[in-house]
Amino acid sequence: MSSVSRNDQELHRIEELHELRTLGIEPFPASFDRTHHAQHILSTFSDESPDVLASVSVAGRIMAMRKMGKATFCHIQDVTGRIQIYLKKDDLGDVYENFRLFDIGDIIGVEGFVFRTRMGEISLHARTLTLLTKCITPIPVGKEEVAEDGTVVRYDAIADKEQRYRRRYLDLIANPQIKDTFIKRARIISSMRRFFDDRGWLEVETPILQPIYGGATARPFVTHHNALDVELYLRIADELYLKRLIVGGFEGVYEISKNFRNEGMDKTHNPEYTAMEIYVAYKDYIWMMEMTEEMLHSIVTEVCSSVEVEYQGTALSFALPFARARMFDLFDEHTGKNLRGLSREQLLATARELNVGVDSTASAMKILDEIFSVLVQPHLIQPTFVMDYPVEMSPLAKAHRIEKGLVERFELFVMGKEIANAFSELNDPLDQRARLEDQAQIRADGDDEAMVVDEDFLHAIEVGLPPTAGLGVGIDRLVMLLTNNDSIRDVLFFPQMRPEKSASNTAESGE
RNA sequence: GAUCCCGUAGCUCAGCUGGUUAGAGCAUUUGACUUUUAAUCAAAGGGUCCUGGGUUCGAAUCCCAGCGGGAUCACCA
Repeated sequence: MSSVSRNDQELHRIEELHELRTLGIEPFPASFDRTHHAQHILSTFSDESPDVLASVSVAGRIMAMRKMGKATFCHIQDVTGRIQIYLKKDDLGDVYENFRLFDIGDIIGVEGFVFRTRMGEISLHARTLTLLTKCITPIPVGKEEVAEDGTVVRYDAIADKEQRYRRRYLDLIANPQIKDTFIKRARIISSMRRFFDDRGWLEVETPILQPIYGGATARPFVTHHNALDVELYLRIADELYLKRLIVGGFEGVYEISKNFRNEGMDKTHNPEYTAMEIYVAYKDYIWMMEMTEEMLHSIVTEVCSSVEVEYQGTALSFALPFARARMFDLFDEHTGKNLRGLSREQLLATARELNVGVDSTASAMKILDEIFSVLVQPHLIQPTFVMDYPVEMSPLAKAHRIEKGLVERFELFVMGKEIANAFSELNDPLDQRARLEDQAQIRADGDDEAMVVDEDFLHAIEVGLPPTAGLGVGIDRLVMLLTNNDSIRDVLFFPQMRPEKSASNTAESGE
């Protein structure tokens, strides 16, 4: 306590806390019997039969208070919204006297009857009032005004993004509308889970701590296990473990969980992020494309109650079927050049010609990738499957059944961003070994994001992976699209932040 | 990692061409008010102007460094 510096408002609230206890009022009781949520009352009240709500109890945080001597109006906020409470000295007696010790931010329970005020607002006339939690720290609450068209205008609400991300609980109190994003996020995930469960696929859990990381090209987080005295990696993908389960005889497995990548942070990247990966035996990437569009169509319909979604001013349609295009056809269309079968040098010259900046030492794969992301990707606004990638870009995908040099892979793009990635999984063990050894060579040549050879994974493939289709979906980006947010930080409760340097000197340290 | 912008009361922000004692609204405290709603009216308290150096008679203001944040770019999903 002694290390905590408190301002006058906090000191005053602590005094009030002591005074409440002196008066025999427990500021932190164990529970409260609540019968109604705010929104429920507002939507069921009728002026014809107010008696239906003649005795209700609500609980919530005091967000606004208007004292008028012997009567007070305040608004409390629960998970569903706000409702006005009317407190009158005549009805409450001593309790009304004690109400002077209550502040904005306190959590209270109120029992009473519902009525409509002279100004027309449905309100709860209190018969009893119970303090449920005393708030010691003033909360950054803006006043709010409901305009005539029903829109809520907030004044002075918490706006500093650092505060909002670091102290999300304050953000949620002051800006309750952001709850909708997180509620929608939960609904998207449960809708996806239901889609898979309904088809008989099994939700599984595979290791996050891995002795060898794989399944993607990325730098890992490294940690140490004391008992075994070994380095372990936080997974960058769960692909290699899920495929082992298909080898073991499961015919459909999926996992929704965090991956960790030790790379930069920006609007679309957080070091830990949520991915869904699914593998289904005896299927190929064409089947997976159909499954993917059906799944997304089903989620969007369920969560957004429409196949159309507005994102940053653009109307996106998830109506079936989604557009499909082969990667090299898109190059034809958007660059006017045929890039099929070109050597690294020819690609480099073409990139220069197209004014796409690439390093002169870049690999053929990197050059293609760069041309694609600069000249093609921005055009893929409506959901579009891009199919048939060059083999070099996809060391875990099966060689194309017809076109040499390509693999059976697709990615789904929406608003120019990649949302999903899928292959017919490579199950030829000799091909797989050769591809991973290529990766090891690229790695030895200095690209520390290239894949590491996982001998046990190769062993599993040698035992026999049936024909299998696999799909990965970036959940955070999907949520961004469906909640109209343009920063990943707004769809994560607690985005990664640099640790606060001053934290050790301030309030949290002692408790 | 690079560049640009920002950091002033619990919250939102003014002040910044250097010049008395750093301001406003909300919040807080005291008083008035029994249907208010950004309640109103009267008064009061509240500041490490991010931190540390420097320039100057004098720095919230100018300069340097650091810390923290935001935006853009590069790598990645």
